[in-house]
Amino acid sequence: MSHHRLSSATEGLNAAQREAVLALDGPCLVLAGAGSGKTRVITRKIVYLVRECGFDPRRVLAVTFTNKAAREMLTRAGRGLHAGQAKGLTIGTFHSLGLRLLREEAVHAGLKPAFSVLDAGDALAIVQDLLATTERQRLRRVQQTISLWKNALVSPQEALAQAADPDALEAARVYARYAGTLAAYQAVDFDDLISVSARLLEKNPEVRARWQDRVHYLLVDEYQDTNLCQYRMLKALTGVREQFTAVGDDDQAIYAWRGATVDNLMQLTRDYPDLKLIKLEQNYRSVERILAAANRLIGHNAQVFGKTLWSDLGAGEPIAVTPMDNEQAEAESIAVQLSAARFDRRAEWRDFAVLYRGNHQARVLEQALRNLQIPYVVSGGQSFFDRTEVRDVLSWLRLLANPDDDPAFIRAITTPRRGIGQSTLQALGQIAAREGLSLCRAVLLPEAAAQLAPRQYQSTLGFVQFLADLRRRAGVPVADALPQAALDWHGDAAAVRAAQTPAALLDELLAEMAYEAWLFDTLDEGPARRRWENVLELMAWLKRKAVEGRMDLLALVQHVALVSMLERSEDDDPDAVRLSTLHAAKGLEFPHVFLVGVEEGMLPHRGADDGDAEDGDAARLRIEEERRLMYVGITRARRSLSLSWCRRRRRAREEVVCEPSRFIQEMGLQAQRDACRDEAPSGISPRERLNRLKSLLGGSPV
DNA sequence: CAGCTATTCGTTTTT
DNA sequence: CGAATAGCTG
Repeated sequence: MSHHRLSSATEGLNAAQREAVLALDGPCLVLAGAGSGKTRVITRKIVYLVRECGFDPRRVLAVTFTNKAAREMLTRAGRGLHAGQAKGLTIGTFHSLGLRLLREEAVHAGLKPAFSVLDAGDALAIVQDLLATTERQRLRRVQQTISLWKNALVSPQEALAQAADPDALEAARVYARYAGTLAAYQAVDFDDLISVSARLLEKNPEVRARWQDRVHYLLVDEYQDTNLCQYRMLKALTGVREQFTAVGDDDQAIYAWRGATVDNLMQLTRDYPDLKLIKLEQNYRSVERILAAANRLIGHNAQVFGKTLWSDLGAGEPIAVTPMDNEQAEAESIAVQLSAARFDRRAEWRDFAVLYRGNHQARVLEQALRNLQIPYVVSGGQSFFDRTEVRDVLSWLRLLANPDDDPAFIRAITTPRRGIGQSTLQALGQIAAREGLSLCRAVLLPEAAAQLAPRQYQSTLGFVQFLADLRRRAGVPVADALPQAALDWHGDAAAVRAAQTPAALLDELLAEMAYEAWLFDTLDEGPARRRWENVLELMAWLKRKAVEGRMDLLALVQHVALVSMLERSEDDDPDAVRLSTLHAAKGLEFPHVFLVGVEEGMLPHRGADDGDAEDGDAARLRIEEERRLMYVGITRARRSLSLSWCRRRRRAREEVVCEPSRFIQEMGLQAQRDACRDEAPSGISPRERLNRLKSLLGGSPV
């Protein structure tokens, strides 16, 4: 399989795949079962459009849900194109597309171009503030409600109008004030990236025309996971041209909780009567036993578009279903099985994945794998850019780009501590509120000098001036910068040297932060070092980006706001076992998969089947989503699949007795309650067992 | 104001 | 059991 160049974009495709690639005259929906080659169809279609149909690569847009998917798509499409063509392609996530649109059209959305993007933590803090509570349940509910409203394109006014119960009314009120707060900060949150873009495209013909001209062909991946405003955005982008291909699988819809609706699949058939519907049913991934189990499982869901997956990869070995005593034993057993299987199957670590429902389940597994010195990578945890230390540094950068970003201001001025605390910020907040200004601007008012304690005032002013100075030297346009008064402090000696290199400015910023010293001061040696490493990694990444993109500091900072949450730090694919949530595993495949915690209450997650006293319909839908999640999990496996469940598990404080998941039965498998096949002889620890195994094979003990 | 200790809580799933 | 938070003390 070397770099043999495709003679045609449809080379080696099956009939359905080829049909999907060639379908060009009008909208096209590809229902692609798990492992049926949907990425292949999309990438080949991109190649086909550019190479054989003469599309300008810059006018071909492909949208995915994750950056990983976007990267892979770009790589694979790139293989069939010249470097120059591939470079022109626009392939990205919904969120990055929305951000890009908003940056360019900011003024039409009532935003300044340097608006900030709030991270989830900042957004939560605002809601917390507005609600004046720390009750997590209520906070989460309200935030979730607001998010769903945004994703359904419901405005605060509409939400207020249709609020039926007191809870909804409260949420709607918070929603309205929340929106106001964001506007004052010149900031948007995650959901806004898409919802504001969608509204803008629908409302503003000029903007719409501009972007429709940039999208002559649109491809959408994981279409079953789109929500209303994503759909509307796509619809606005394709316009009357109606040239698009949507690829999806209703059986893999697992984001209903985020506002996604499989109904979008049906909606497509209603909105586009000419829609060409193509089913991909041959699976190229899994052996027949695994596929049979998957088919049987998903057969318990109400089917929208019936599909029957088949493969010709042979029967394969039986699916193992193993009861365990508790999650500890489960993790240890899996670690041992991994070591054994690596020898037995002459496989690499990267051939294995351990999948689970919730992030917290990774902990025990990590420990067990570390004990046996098995290399692993965890995916689906919190991203690099969500780490405290990274957010700390980024808050300074955000503030550099947007002085009105109050959350960034608060974080930056209090981290590291510089003598500013609650009371100072409160006083400053009052001035800011009275004058209708951001905190940063309020500092420069005479009232601030009068009302703040001298010490605090000096410290605050110094901070603001440092940033103003840096901003000026970074070449930020005056219109966006602070009033001239802020600049007089440093005189103009440094001003002459226009736009210093971003790298130098970044170093200066980090030095001024004195972050390293603060880390080692505040924390123990170990954690401090880890965090500092991350900061250095971030800086290296920033500098690399600056050079690659030939950006000045402001451009860089704005770019960071874009990528920060969307682009993940690059793992260079080490040979390691993959630990992943089921959600994060979608789109991936592994020769050998372990699926752990297959219990009632875990895999159909508890709360999925009853909730409160609501009618059974909502509950049924939630169970169906859990079933699809299970389906996604087992269809990741190519050759072997091993399920395990715990008889008891410690939940919160106490240990609870667990039942095997109903899904095991539904797949036509047996969930033996008693110890079964291949258990370790009693009295022998997993480690001891591994050592015996290794000595048998001539390895060294651990 | 800042850091420490004691006390709560308790998590789906992600951009 | 572990982490995040509130309250207390220097």
